[in-house]
Amino acid sequence: MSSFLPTEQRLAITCQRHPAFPRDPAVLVRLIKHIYKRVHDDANAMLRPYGINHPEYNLLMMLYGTEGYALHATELADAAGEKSANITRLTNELCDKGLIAREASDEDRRKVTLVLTAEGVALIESFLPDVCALLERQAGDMQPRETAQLERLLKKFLAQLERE
Amino acid sequence: MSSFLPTEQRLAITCQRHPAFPRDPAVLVRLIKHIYKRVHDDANAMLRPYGINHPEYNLLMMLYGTEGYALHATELADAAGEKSANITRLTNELCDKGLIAREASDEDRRKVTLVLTAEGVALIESFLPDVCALLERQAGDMQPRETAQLERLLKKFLAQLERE
DNA sequence: TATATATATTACATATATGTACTATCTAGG
DNA sequence: CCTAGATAGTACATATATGTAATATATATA
Repeated sequence: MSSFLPTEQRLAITCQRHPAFPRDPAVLVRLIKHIYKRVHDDANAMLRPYGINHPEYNLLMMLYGTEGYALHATELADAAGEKSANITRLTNELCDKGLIAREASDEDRRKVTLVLTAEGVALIESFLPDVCALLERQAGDMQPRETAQLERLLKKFLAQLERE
Repeated sequence: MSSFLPTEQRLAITCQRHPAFPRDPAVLVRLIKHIYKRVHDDANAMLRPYGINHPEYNLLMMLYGTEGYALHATELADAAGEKSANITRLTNELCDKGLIAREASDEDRRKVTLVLTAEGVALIESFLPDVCALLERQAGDMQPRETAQLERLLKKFLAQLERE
């Protein structure tokens, strides 16, 4: 049985008490929250043996997914969905671990270029099999059609949120 | 244009570099993360004038959605999707603000009952119109059929995650 | 050139979240 | 009863995230 049932029941009572309460959007927001927490926790547990956490993993993978393994700090913040103040702290840690390096930018001397080191690439390639296994386990027996539909609907929902 | 495009492009490059990388589950997980951050930030901004933040709001609403406005700490943690260590801190703050009260439980003296005060209920009913407006804005022009389908697919996804 | 405005990054204070260990209480089996 | 093991809640240390302000550089315009 899903952990979500109690939450859903409480939203139903809320609707009784306050009939204007829009049940469906509220359920979606709650589901997103539950799913996010679970995904986040699972990823952290899987990554711990490799000495990094979920946000650090996200940064590494955004660099790994870029030609040249390099991004400016602001680009990295946008790509990973982190606030820029967070990027400084996280990239400091990754530098200390020797996984990325900071380089001054020639084109615009305000900018800092963050680039994966050889050790960074090697670490990523060492944990990728575990990451793939986790992602496949998380998708479980969702059918490709369902996955595609879920992706489409989530994109539409995100577009709504950003429309404001 | 969506903020998600750069992320999606980087996942595509990752798939080129590591063909076993399961693109679709990865996209879903990223979308969830982006949506969650946005929802969380919007809710915090809306709630600030009322002197509470998103997690505190969640706790208050779980109590509001329960007969008798009361739950034990563990029930509240499950309903709100918070770790139990967090519940102590958050409920301390809500007690300090006079919005909830702690009561010893007769049935099991290990348990603590958390119950909304009259001020707590009054605060909830004062911000509910703003909450409803925000939720409706977030759902935007999603059709009821799409919303229902998204709910169904998210529930299936959550069930997968919890199946392990 | 000089000045105003915008952008990129960071430092630091503060806010928020989690893990671990501890206390008190309960339950079950001898 | 009594003890062993389970459960509820919390305190405290630590980890993680954010807001604000400060610094340096770039760009536009008079």
